[in-house]
This record gives sequence, structure tokens and C-alpha cells, in this order.
Amino acid sequence: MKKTIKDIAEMTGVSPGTVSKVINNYSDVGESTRRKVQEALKKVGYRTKLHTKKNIIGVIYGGKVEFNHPFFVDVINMFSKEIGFLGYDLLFISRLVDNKDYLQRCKEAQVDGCIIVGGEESEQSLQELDRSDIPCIGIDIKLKGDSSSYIMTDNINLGKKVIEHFYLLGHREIAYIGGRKSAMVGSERTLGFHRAMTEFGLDAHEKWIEHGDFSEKSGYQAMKKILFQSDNIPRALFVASDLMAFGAMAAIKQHGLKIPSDIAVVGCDDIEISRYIEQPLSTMKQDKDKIGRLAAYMLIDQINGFKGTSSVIVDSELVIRNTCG
Amino acid sequence: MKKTIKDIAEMTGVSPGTVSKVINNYSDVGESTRRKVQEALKKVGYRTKLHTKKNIIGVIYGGKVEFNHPFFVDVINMFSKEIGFLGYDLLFISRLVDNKDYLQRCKEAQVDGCIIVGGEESEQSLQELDRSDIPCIGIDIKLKGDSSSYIMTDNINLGKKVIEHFYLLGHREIAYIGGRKSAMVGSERTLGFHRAMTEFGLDAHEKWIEHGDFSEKSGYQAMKKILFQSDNIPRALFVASDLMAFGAMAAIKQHGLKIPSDIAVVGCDDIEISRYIEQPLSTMKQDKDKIGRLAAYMLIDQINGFKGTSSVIVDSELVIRNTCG
DNA sequence: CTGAAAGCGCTTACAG
DNA sequence: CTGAAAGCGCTTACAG
Repeated sequence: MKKTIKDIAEMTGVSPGTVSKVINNYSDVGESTRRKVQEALKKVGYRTKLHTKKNIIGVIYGGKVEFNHPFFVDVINMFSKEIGFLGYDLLFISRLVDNKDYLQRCKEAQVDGCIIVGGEESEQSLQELDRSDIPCIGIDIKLKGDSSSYIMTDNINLGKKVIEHFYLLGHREIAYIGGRKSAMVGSERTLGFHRAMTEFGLDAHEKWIEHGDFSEKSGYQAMKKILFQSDNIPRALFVASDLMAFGAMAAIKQHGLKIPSDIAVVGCDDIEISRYIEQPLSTMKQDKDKIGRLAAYMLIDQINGFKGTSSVIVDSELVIRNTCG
Repeated sequence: MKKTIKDIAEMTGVSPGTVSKVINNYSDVGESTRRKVQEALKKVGYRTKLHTKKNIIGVIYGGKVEFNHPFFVDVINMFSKEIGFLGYDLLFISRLVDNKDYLQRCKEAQVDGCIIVGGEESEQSLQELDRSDIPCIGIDIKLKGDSSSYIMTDNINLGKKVIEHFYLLGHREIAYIGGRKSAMVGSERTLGFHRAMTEFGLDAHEKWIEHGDFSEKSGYQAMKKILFQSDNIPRALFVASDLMAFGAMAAIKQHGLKIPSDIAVVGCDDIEISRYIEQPLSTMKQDKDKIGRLAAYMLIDQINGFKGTSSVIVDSELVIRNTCG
């Protein structure tokens, strides 16, 4: 049975007008009355005619992530399938010229929850959304809000697995191309690299460490720097994204070096193209299907008020193809 | 100034109750009254509180198209950028188990317009949407409704270009793998193939013509059939999608034949992977950016009531890489 | 801080 | 087929 303001008023022994004021966040309501009414509203799941449940999930791409991002597109594909089965549609909030307020847009559209894909923890408008009471799930971005959680690959351990593999192959001279440090994903992979190097007693040669922005081009430029700045060349290279690895491989070949005999390369992500390219890339596979499915179920749990779900760290796996021993 | 039902009533010299009835499609209203009121509603752009403009575009994937479809993902990416600039968000309507009614979902969500991506003209729920008064743009699907238009590559001419290229290369024995005939895109490419063969005075060998469903696997199976069913093998192969071409190439290689020296292959779409694979695929490139941008502007024009925009046929271009002479 | 009451925008059973 | 009027769900200026 649909509840009205009047019902709530009766339940709480208060006038309909006062209930209306609570709903609309008027300031002239006593604190205890407000709480009492809010509880009742929540209990019966009160919704005004304009605010019926919309069954819409907001999707927000942080930073410079685009729609056709080779990693996230597969994550979101699986996410959309799972959440579609549960009756939800996906509202992709456009990035606007004037740095639009995501939170406001989500409220206008009355989304039931949000998924935030990539981007950086420092982005103002993402933080606002994170801190709001809209349930949010972050993919590769650490959300901290009370109604938020996130899913992220164990980026520190990921680095360790790569270095371990190189170590067992006998490589001691290892180079590294990281992503943007401002993104948690970037900084953690870098941290993982350094920790692993220390753990295996290897020197992280400063001239062999560069950073890009996860794009193919930036990987190319970073590798160029490494090859030109240093007198000797590394024997192995760990790159924090497959896209950057493609660029780095191009730079290596241009330099007249062979992969993997001169330099072994391991990327990170396992995007689809990595399997198809001329020389299929060895890479740290992140389980895109699992991440997408997890995100769907965690978000639904948040929406339904099962607070149990905290954040999840998923493991990664080395996929050996043709670019490392 | 916000108009109410009362204003409309005064404008048309009718009671507010009657206006309400027109708005809610009650049947007991006289035809002339109804028209008069509807005109007034339209003129002042009447919207009830529940029906303010939402600035949302519905996105519907027809048939089995998925979110990460290598061709459409780029089209939609460009579309979303353009339409995002104009202040719209994108609502991806989920495909539901019980063959949900797209039209109803679009009305509930009050989308301002729709883009329908792929799929087949015969799909019931797409037809309903097409025939509704919601502005729709079809990509690779022929919409016929009064408020609809579509964008499609010139698939007939596309076939001609491929055959012409083969012809000039001296190939006379040409095989063809088409897509689903129930999709306009599929049937037109097939038609284009046959017409071009006739035009160049070539025989379309029945055993060299197979059909898949645009997927990689179906291309593989189709090529297997062609290779096993026929005594002699063709010298050239035209495949109606890049994905099917990948499968066909695998089958050719398994058969111990070389591309392009034994069989020349040309695909269709120019998806991103085609450039990256071990043996980069020659293909008919469709201008994804242009299509995405066109779709955005045509849809906005429809929404704003500029009926001028009819459907658009875009041209394609042969991109020669390593699989044909 | 709270409620009684006027009012808004809309819908709908009913009379003609 | 049409309108006067009761009514619904909600908001809001005002009195206390």
C-alpha cells in the first residue's frame, strides 16, 4: 500500500505539514522530531510521486577515461549485464565543459546508486559524490564515503609477481614504466615495483624508471627516454598498462632491439588487443568479468542497505605470451 | 513563465478538467477539442512537474550487440562526446530477460530521444519504439517512423569496391562470407557482392558463398565449409565483418594456405584490432567518428523539431594492409 | 519549533 | 462530449 505524507504524520503523531518540512529539509524543525520522522520515512520507504524508484545506476568515468577504454569497457559490459538482469538501466553521466557537478546530476536523475570508473581520488566532483549518501562503487579508485566501497586489483602484489618472474628468468636489470602517480592505481603499482625490487635484493636503477599517463604514446616516450638517457640497457621491462607497453615495444624495436631476447616485457591489464598484436604481450591479467560482476552485486547490496560489503581487493595473474621468457 | 493546466484552459476556452483529460489521453474528449488543446500544449511547451525536460538520450543495443562491440563502441564514444557537450546524458536501456518493452522504459525514463544501435528491422520492441513519437536515430538499422531517421554505410557500393579491387588484382575466383540476412546490413552487403560480380562479369560460385552471424566463430565455420565443400579453392575472399574475417583467416591458415598469396582477404568495418593483429587485415573502413557525430547532430535536430534531417548514407573506403595484394 | 488552514496543480466521479 | 466541483497529495505563509 502506497504511503502518503498523511500516513507518516499519523505514525509519528505529527502534522502533515511538519512531515513535508522534514522531507524538504526545512531548517525550522526540531532535531528530535526530524529524527523521528526520518526513521518513519525510511521504515515505510516513503517516496513522493516525483520520487518513485527509478531503477537507474549512474556511471561516471573519472579522469580522462573514455567510453572505449579497452580495460573498462569489458568491466562495464559485464557489470551492465548483471545489473540489467536485476532490472536496472545505466545512466552515463556526461563529462561537461564547465566541470559539472556529478552529485547534482545524479540527484536530478534520481539514480539509485553509482559506479565510478577510474579517475583520481583528488577529483573534487568525485569526492562530493563519494561523500554523499548515494551508494557508490569505485573501480580502480579508492572511495571512502560511508555508503561507498571500491574494487581494486592488488596492485602491490601484482608488481611482486612480475619482478619474481623476471628474477627467476635470471634478469637483474629491470626497468619500469609507471602510470600517473596521482591515481591510486598508478602509485600502488609503482610502490609494488619498488618493494619487490628491494625484496629480491635488486637495485632500482633511477634512469630506468619513467612515468607516463597510461596511454600508448606516453609509453613510447617513456621508453625512448630510458633508452637514450642510460648508457646500458635493461634486460627486462615492467609496464603499468598494456597500452603503454605497446608504445614501449615500438620504441624498443625502433632502437633495433629484440623482444624478448634483448629486453623482456610484461604489461598490465590484459586488454583484448594484447592477445592479437603481432607479438602477443605477456601481461598481468586482471579479471575483468569478476570485477564487473562483483561491482554489480556489491552495489545492489549497498542500495538494499546490507552494509556488510566492504571494499574488495582482487588478485591478478601473470599471462605469459611472447614478450618474456 | 511556467504554464499550468489552468493557463492552457484559458487559452483554449475549455475547462481545466478537459485539458487534463487530453493530457492523459482519456477517450471521452471530442476530436476538435482534443486537437485544439494539443496545439496549445505544444505551443507553450507544457510540462507537468513530473515531466520537466530530462536531457537524457536512450541508447538501445539491438540484436546481440554488446557493450564492447568493437565497431559500435567507437561510434557511441564519439556520439557520447558530442551529445555530452550539448548537455545530455546517456541512458543505456538494459536488455531484459522477459523481452522488455523498450518503448515503455523510454517513456518512464522520459528520454528526449533515442539511438538504436544495430539489431534487426524485424525486432518487435524496436519497431514499437521506431513508430512512437520519440525521436530515434538508427545506426546500421533502417528506421521508418515519422520521427526517426538512420545512418548507414552504403553497403551495396561497399561490395562493389571490394570486387573491383580483386578484379584489378586479377582475381576471378571470389568467395564471400556474409552476415545475418535478416539484418539490413547483412542483406545489403550480400546484394552488393552479387551485383558487383555481375557487373564485372564474374561468376558467383554457389559453393563459395556462406553466411555467418558476424561473429569470429561463425566466420571460421563458414570458411571451413567453403574449403571442404569445394574441389578448388577461391583466390580471393570478401567477408562482411572484420570479426568473421579473423575466423576465416584462422581457417585458411589451418588448411595450410597462405594469405594473401593463396587467398586474398578483405574484411569490413575496420575495427581497431584489425590494425594490430599478426597479419593486419585489409578492410572496408567505415568512418566511425563521422557516424557518431552525425548521429548526435541529427538526433538533436529531431528533438528540436527541425524535420529537415532525413536519413544519411555514408561512404566507405578500402584500407589496404597485409591480406590482399 | 509546531500545527491549522489556505492554496496549488492536478485528477476524476458525476450530472447534464 | 463537457464542465463544475470534490478531492488528493503536497507546500507554505502565518499564528502562537
